[in-house]
Amino acid sequence: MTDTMMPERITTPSVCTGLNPEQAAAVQAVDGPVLVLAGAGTGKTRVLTTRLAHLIQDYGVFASRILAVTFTNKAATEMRHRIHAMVGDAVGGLWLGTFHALCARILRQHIDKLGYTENFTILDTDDQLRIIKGLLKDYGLDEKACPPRIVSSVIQRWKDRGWLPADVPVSEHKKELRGRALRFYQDYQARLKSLNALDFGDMILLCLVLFRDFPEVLRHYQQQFRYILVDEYQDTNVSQYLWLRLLAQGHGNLCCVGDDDQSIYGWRGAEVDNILRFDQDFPGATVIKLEQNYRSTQTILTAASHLIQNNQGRLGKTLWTDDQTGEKIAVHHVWDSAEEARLLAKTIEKRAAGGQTLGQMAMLVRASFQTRELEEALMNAAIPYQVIGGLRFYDRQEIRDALAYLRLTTQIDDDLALDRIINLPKRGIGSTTVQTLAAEAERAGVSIYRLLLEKNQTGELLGRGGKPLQQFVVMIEGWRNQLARRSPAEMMAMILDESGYTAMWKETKTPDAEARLDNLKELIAALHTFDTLNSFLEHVMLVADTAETGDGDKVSIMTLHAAKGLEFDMVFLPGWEDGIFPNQRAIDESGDKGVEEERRLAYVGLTRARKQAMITYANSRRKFNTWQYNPPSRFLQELPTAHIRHQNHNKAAGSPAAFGQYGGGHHAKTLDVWDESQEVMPILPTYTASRAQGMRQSFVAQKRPSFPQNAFFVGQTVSHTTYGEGTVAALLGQDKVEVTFAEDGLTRTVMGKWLEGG
DNA sequence: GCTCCTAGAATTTTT
DNA sequence: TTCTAGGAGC
Repeated sequence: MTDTMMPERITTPSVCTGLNPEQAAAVQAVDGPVLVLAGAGTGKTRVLTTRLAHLIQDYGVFASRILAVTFTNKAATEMRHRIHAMVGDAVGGLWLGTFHALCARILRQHIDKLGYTENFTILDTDDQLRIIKGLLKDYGLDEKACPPRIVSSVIQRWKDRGWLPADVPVSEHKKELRGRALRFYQDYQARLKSLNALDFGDMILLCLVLFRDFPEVLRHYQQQFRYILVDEYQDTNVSQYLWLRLLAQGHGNLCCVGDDDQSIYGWRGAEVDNILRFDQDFPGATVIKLEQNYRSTQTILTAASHLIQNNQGRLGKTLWTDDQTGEKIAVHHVWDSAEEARLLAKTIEKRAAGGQTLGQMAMLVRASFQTRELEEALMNAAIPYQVIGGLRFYDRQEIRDALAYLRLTTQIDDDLALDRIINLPKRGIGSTTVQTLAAEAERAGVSIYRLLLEKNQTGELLGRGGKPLQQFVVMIEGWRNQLARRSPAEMMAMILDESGYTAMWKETKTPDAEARLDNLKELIAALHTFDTLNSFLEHVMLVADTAETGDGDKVSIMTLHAAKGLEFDMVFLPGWEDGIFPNQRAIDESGDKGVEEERRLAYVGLTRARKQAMITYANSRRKFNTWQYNPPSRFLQELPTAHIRHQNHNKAAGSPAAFGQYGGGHHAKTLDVWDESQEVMPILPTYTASRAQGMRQSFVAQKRPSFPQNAFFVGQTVSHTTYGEGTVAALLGQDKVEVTFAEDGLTRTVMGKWLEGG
């Protein structure tokens, strides 16, 4: 039988044994548009993999005619393993990967049609910022007036919406960066093209352009992909949606799996609307809800459901379980973040003594700065732990440097890579030299390295000061000559050695030099599994995994975002304070929408727990040098009281932040009472003289900045500690104000706490 | 061209 | 507290 035959309905496919009715329905609804709303812990991955196995095994569909898209590499890898376990090598030709990886695969085939060459470079955030900084310099613009990160995020956002420069609506680009943003976008794209480089957004966007301008290419893929499967659909952005829709127009068999309640990437362009609108976008869609939860206790599910019901615009699911009621959710009110950390460590100690494994416990934080104190407490208690996420292997400085060498060697037009390593280690090629070269190269319309090659041939590099440059060219050329002869790992080892890069770190006396050298060794080891440098570089940019998944019996610490998809017996949720969680910036920048997304994060956090969840919130929290006082998180109020057990470790009587008294907004009153509570502090176990002093100082410093929205208004005359008098031009959310200063006429973004109101 | 020093700003999440 | 960019001085 071939996969072009009409599929024959098989009523009870063997793959479906052990599935509940909804899961089985989701597996068997193979034709037409299907939306599977899979709540947390409802066996989504199992359904996905079974569905794929079903198509391959029972319908005889060739794997090469199925497109399966995931949001993370981890999900893609896991899915491939599980399907392989079910159908064996038949999984071979399956198009399975992240949006970015799949688009890259398509673009490698066809990108010449768009004026790039197929060995294009993929840029990450760091590279993007370098380019933007370069543009700002060309314009003669101050980085303070036009922060590169803002420029980058605007461009990225537009790309996420599927807009080329020509597509950006006037109303949209006028408001960004004083109307300059569109020009940035145009020039940025031109620069990328001259570098033969694509950023993350381009992966999808250029694929869309390809499909739009070359219908025969689109038709090819439309015909090829008879079945399309998408995981984490709630995380897709507009351009990913458009991409899917175009491809699905071929056979119309699009199955999207997701959970609107777990959409937590709105800030990165994800559109919850995509999932909310699915049945309008794809009329006649079958919608299947998976609501039976196999993970958590009834208590946890009820609490989480109660919380999430405060969100508007949901598709609405109610999770249920056969499992027992379970322990109540413990909510602890503590004095400060240090005590919070100690409490968690103590609890973990007790639980571990009671036989619970550390690997089944996790601390889930809102922001990464919170991990530090938690780590300290665990270290003090000698509890093994691991921090998941954070700086990834391939983001490390030494690895990026090494990769830049590889990039330049394989792709000599990669000016960014050249810029990074031409003087690393020091070779006497200073920034002025590089800038002069860059300008000349631009005039000539070639890359910097090509210019150098040419100069080298004409003997121009033999003159004054040219020696270092000449040696550089000779070195690179030497490597390029070896490319065909040596394996990627050999190349890397040779380059690191001959460039003097390894030697540089060996001579470095800083304590982390050793670790960096180890990382470089690890990099060479990683290269052994690759046949070509190009495939390795693509792997690094698009496929590389954070290899640090739970090995050993350790407590995990990670952000709530990183925790999505994971589960633990016991979950600790510290820092439930308004301003921390929900995060102040999310509130300021996105208002109610932001709070809803934070609430979904809270929902994700709670539903990670199998047996028990423990939430803590603190009166005060040290952030950098100052103390912050935040009211308890509004989400605490949204938990059903019958399902929580509240405990107050803060003996200060009449504490206004006490649970249940949170009314919101009474900052001034709060501060008054805080003043009073300092009298009580000496009897608190966490008291130290220096802390009391710190608190008193920050009490003074904190008085004004805690509600700057009320403290400043546009047009107000203010004075800054360093810039002098000025006028408030705009309010940018909590503690951030844009001020035009009288002295130099410049507008700066300053922290409210440095301002004295007039 | 290089190194050291200072001042100012920053802190959310990342494929 | 920690990081960065930019400037002074060699």
